Amino acid sequence: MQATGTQHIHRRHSVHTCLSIRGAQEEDPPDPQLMRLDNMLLAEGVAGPEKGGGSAAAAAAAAASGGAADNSIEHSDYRAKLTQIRQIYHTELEKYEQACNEFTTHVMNLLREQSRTRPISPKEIERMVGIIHRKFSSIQMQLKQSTCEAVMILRSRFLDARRKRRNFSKQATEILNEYFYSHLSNPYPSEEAKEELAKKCSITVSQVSNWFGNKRIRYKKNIGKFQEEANLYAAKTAVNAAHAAAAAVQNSQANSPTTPNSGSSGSFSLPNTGDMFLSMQSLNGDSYQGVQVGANVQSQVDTLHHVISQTAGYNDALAGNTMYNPHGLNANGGWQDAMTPSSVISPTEGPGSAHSDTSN
DNA sequence: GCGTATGATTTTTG
DNA sequence: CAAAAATCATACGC
Repeated sequence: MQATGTQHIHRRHSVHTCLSIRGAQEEDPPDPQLMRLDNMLLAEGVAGPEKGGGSAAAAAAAAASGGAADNSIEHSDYRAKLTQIRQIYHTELEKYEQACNEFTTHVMNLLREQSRTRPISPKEIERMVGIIHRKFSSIQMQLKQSTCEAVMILRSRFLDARRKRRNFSKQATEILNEYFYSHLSNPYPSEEAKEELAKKCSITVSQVSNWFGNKRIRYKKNIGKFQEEANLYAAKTAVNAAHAAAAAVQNSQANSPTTPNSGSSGSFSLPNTGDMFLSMQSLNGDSYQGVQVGANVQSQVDTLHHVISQTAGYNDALAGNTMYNPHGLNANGGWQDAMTPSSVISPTEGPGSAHSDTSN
């Protein structure tokens, strides 16, 4: 829009090369701060060249990407605010520069007037100009700083995904859950698998990673909450296998005190029996040292009316409630079994209020 | 409004 | 460095 004059005072460097450090010297010479501010403003598009029609550009940007619509909308909102900030910044900056120039000429005129009656050394004039410019540039610095602050706040308010987060689409969670429960024995998708999932779900790979991280930890935390979900997705992928496994469990329910075979390690969720065998082999063999949940059969019998139920191989002693099982079945973590053996959470939880960190 | 679910970030850990 | 654990901040259903 407004082609700025660009006749600013660039020369001030040569004006005061050797001035004594009196009070506040943190103005020009050592400005890592100023540099950073300038860089940031530039990077953020606040200080750089004017971009097209401001809000119109934002709208165009919103229309450009087809997939993530809401994201773009939020982004456009952000950009609108940024434009606002930039306009204020430019206006103020111009105002300051103008005032600076005016003031300088004013002082110059005064000095010239005085020079008729009194001899005024050019050094003195220079000094005055230097003072004025320093003053104004410190004001500019303040302006830049507050602008930076505003941008930061805006950024954290709009771009920080933790704030305006959206749940994934139902479809995406379906896909993720399907994968999770059909790989319960080892729910760690490879990079390729993650990419595949990300593609299918229209999310990023790191979002997939986040999802699996959250899912694993939360699943392990209390499996009870996820049982029906697990059953649901298990049934979705393989009903037949589930039946077979259920039959096996029922067979073993009568006796077999310590035979953790049955449906261990998500057998119910595998698409076919061949995979099931593979999985079991690897389970017994190497990947999964010592996760046999011996006494688990009991609980299976309890909740068998829901087909196989969990038996995923992890601890089934729900941490919160039944911490000490009469059978002494120690809850050891599933996927990485080396967890602390005495993982029974300490019962001091409610009114204990042991934490009192009122620091800052 | 409140409690829970959930995605993301930060800190801890191996 | 990746995963776990802890934590944060919002979304969502009631």
